[in-house]
Formats: sequence, C-alpha cells, structure tokens
Amino acid sequence: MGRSPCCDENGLKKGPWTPEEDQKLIHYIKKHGHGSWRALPKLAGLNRCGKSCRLRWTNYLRPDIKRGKFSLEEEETILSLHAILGNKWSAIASHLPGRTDNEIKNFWNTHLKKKLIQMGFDPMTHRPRTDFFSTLPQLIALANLRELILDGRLQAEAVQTMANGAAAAAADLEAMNMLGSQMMPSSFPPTMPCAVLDNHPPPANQENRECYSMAGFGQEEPPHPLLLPPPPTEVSVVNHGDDRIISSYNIWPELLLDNQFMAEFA
DNA sequence: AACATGCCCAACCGCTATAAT
DNA sequence: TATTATAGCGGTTGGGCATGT
Repeated sequence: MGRSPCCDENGLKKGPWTPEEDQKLIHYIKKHGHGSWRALPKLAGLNRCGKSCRLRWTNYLRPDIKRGKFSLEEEETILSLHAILGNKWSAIASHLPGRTDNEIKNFWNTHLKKKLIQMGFDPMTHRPRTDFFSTLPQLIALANLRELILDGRLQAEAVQTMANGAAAAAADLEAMNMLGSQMMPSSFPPTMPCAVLDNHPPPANQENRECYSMAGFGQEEPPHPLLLPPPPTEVSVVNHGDDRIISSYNIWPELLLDNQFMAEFA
C-alpha cells in the first residue's frame, strides 16, 4: 500500500480560502467540471492540493448547497436517521438535499448530541443511558431506608448508622457521576425520593423505544426523542436527622415504577 | 476594558474502499 | 495478484466570535 498524502508537497497553501481562490475554483469547475481533483489545482491556477479543492467545493462552493439554520424537520430527520445509521454522515446527508455531511456532523456534535445527553439519552444508542442500572440497587436501598425511617420502624441509633452508610453510598454514586454516569447530581431542594415519583406519568411505551433504534425506512416512523419518555426525575437522598441533602440525582421515573424491572435488581 | 471561557464551523488529517495499471 | 493512485468518509483541530467575569 502506498499513497503519499496529497498535501505533503511543499509550498501548497493550507488554511482558510480567500475569495479569489474561491472564484478561481468556481470558474474552473463551471467551465470544465472538476475532472481529476489531483490535476485540478494546477489547471485552475490554484496553489492548493486536490483534496483541499474537493473539500472546498463539496462543502462550501457547490451551487446546490443550502445554508443557514437547520429546520425542525431537518433536525427530526437527522435524529431519526442517526438512530438507524449511526455516524454515517454522508448517508444521512443524502436524505437532506443541500446539506453536506460535514455540516450535519457539525450540527450533530454541537447541538443534537448535547440535547440528547441533557435529556438523559445515550447519543449513540438513542436510549436512556444504561449505566444507571449498575447503581440501581443502591438507590432502591436508599429509598427503602427512607421509608423505614419514616415509618418509625428503625431505632434512632440504627438510623444514624444507616444514614452514614447511605452517605457513603451516595458518595460512591457521585463519584460515578463524575465518570459520566447518567445520574447527574443536582442542587435540587430537599425532597422525598419516592414522593417525587408520584407526580410523574406511567412508564413510557417500551415499544416506542425499541422501534426508535430498530425501525427501518418505510416502516413505522421512529419517534422523535422529544416525544419519547419523560426526562429523568430529580430525586434527592436526604439525611433524616437534619434534612440535609446527601445527594441528588436525575433518574428515569418509569424504571423505578416498573415492578418487573425492579424485581430483577432487588 | 481586559481577560477567560465556551461555542461554532471550516478545514485538515488519516484512514478505507475502489479503480487503474 | 500486487502495487499505486484517487476519491470519499469520519474524526479532530484550531481560529474567530460571543458571552461571562
């Protein structure tokens, strides 16, 4: 295998294109077509490598490029296609007339990815982030602890001992959060963990989630993530003694309400 | 006003697939 | 079949700009 990088040649310009260079490139391609990109720069009077010319043309100068903000429809299309195709930017771009793969990739990395993360979705799988599962038993234990305390079934000393344990568990959870867990600490005011969940809708339709990542073209339309399950619910773990928040987390409410799911982790 | 920080996006880099020899 | 040339793709970078302190 041997292909020397096309830009290794000395003296070839790199970096931003000037309007004069753009004009030369446009003029040449309109008159002759691009032909061999390797040969084009010399023929067009440009001190650039062919690859640089090709990128400039396909990503910026092509007459059919659509510029400006992405519409809601385009955003939904990108999200749906990404759920199916992954980071196949050129494939996604082929479904968005006038948009380049580079533009879509940038839009994804700067907007859509963040939006999904903020909503608690894994941007690659488009599903609720699953690293939450590994810490669920601890959360359940903390919630049960709270209920026992409120029911008055625990003695004062035991409460203190267990509260210390809960604080340690919470610290572990927080450490995991720092590593990218979906359970993000927040400064939510003091709250009862289970009471928070009572205000939330029933579990989301699991089929919707399945079809979101599995659906193919021409089949059932994948739902827009914004229409998918409610965002994580903020849950605070509170020290019974002084109502001090040990830690707060954003978690998926429907998971805590799903008996079958809970049974698996109990 | 000056500096720091974060965001955006055009452009580059390095790789793979494919065509040509 | 092996080697080389080219096009195309996805990941990453860095400079300009906006915003915050």
